[in-house]
Amino acid sequence: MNNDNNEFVKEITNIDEDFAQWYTDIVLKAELADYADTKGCIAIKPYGYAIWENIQKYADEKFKKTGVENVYFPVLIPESLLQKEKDHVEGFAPEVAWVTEAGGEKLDEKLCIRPTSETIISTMYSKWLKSWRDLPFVYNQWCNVLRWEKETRPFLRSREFLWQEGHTIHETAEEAKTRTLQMLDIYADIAENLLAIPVIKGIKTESEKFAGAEATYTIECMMHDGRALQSATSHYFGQNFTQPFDIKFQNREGKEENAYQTSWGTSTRLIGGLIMAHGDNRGLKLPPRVAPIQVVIVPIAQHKEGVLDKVYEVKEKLSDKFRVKVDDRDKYSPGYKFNYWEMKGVPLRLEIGPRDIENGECILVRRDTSEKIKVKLENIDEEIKELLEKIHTNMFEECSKRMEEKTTIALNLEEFKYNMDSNQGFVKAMWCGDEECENKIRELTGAKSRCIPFEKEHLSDKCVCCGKPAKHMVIWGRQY
RNA sequence: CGAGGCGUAGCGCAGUUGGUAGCGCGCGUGGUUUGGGACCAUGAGGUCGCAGGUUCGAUCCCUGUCGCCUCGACCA
Repeated sequence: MNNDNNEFVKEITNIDEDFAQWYTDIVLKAELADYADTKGCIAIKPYGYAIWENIQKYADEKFKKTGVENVYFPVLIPESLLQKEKDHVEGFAPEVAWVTEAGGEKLDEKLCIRPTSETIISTMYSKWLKSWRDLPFVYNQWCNVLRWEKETRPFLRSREFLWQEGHTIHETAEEAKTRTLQMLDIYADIAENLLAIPVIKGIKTESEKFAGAEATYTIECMMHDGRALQSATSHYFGQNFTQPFDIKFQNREGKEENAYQTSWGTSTRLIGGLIMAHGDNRGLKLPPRVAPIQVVIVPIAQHKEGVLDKVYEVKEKLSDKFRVKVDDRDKYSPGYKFNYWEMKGVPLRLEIGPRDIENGECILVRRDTSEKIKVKLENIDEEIKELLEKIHTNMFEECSKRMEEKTTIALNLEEFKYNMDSNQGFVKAMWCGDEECENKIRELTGAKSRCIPFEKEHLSDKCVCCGKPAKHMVIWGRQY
């Protein structure tokens, strides 16, 4: 009836003792992914991929509502294209993989396996763009990219990963900037309303911005252990690529002009974020809107007359409105199944046994609070709908609370270091704008600048590091 | 890239002072069970990481090699 692989074991590492090991345990035991024989790469299993499909579906709909169209560009990029934008090459060169041989012959020009597609897409845009009337191009592709990372972790940093990359060109800088921020808002929407993870929106400092960008905007999330995860980015390029790539159009005055460009992306890293933001010692904990299975029905004494009939009847009734699964495997006891589905993070469990059938009721159990609720069978749709909403809200609030508790203010370096070491979260501090101070802070505390948040705060007049006049309030943190 | 550790069944491990291997979990089959990880019976599964060397004989000793893990260094 199904091909679930039941290799999961009772023990997973305690989340507060060794978070990194806990994370790996969850990935494997919740059957999201497995290590592949290709070093640094993972095989995504059906349950993990189903989460990605839900993210894709939600994001894709939001994108398209703003006029985005999907496209596809080659996975191989000729070396000459990559060289065209200087900062871009320098940024990516160390982690690019090359194809140098094919069809049994050495290639005249080596081909890079895309680490991102700005260059190949820009080249095509320059062919396609003639007039201001053609603009804007608002294209996106769902694809894989390859970056030769040295240290890899499933979903968070693997050599090959799945993502979407949007690439747009516009008639005016203003319009491009608006698009950049519009997409950032969508990412924040995905994180908060689909994944139940609160975000901080902001702009990256000079040293942290994307290779070749004029401005990089980010949404930053906080994980269970207080570390930051950059969950999506949106870049404004100005004309940095449209000049070297010759993306020109005739403007309304009949003059040639370079277009203004953006790109924005998010990846399967979001699945890593989901795991690390919500999980606990019993396993994964999925927010209802993204959960591949929202309600799992566990029959009790399923061999007894009428139990499975009732279970299938209830499933039928619920299937129109929710993603429901019946676990009718006869080789496992109910207790085993409870633990199994908790490991997989299913938000609601529905138990039905002979006793319940007699009374016309069932038991609902919340994954987030473990609360058990007795419900009349005739009311379950309403009840489940309400509970799923409550679970989403509760999970979001728990993350918000953690982020609040683990965010501190520092007015000098001693405070900064102390807060970082003791609290392990975000530190808010004023900054002069000098990269030297960023480096010094990083060396001393291990924290990098996450972003200059849109929500401005004035903590003091002086840079936390050098004491010179401060330009920005920056959120700092250790990162994944 | 530097230091240390580990490679024996799908997973976790034992073992052979050198005579080609065993335990637990998991898996298959039959049956009894079923409200928080059930039990009995019975099976299947291994070129002991790879390549050389020593030896009558190597999973074990020696050399090399590859892979993985931990800690540093580096880092979109």
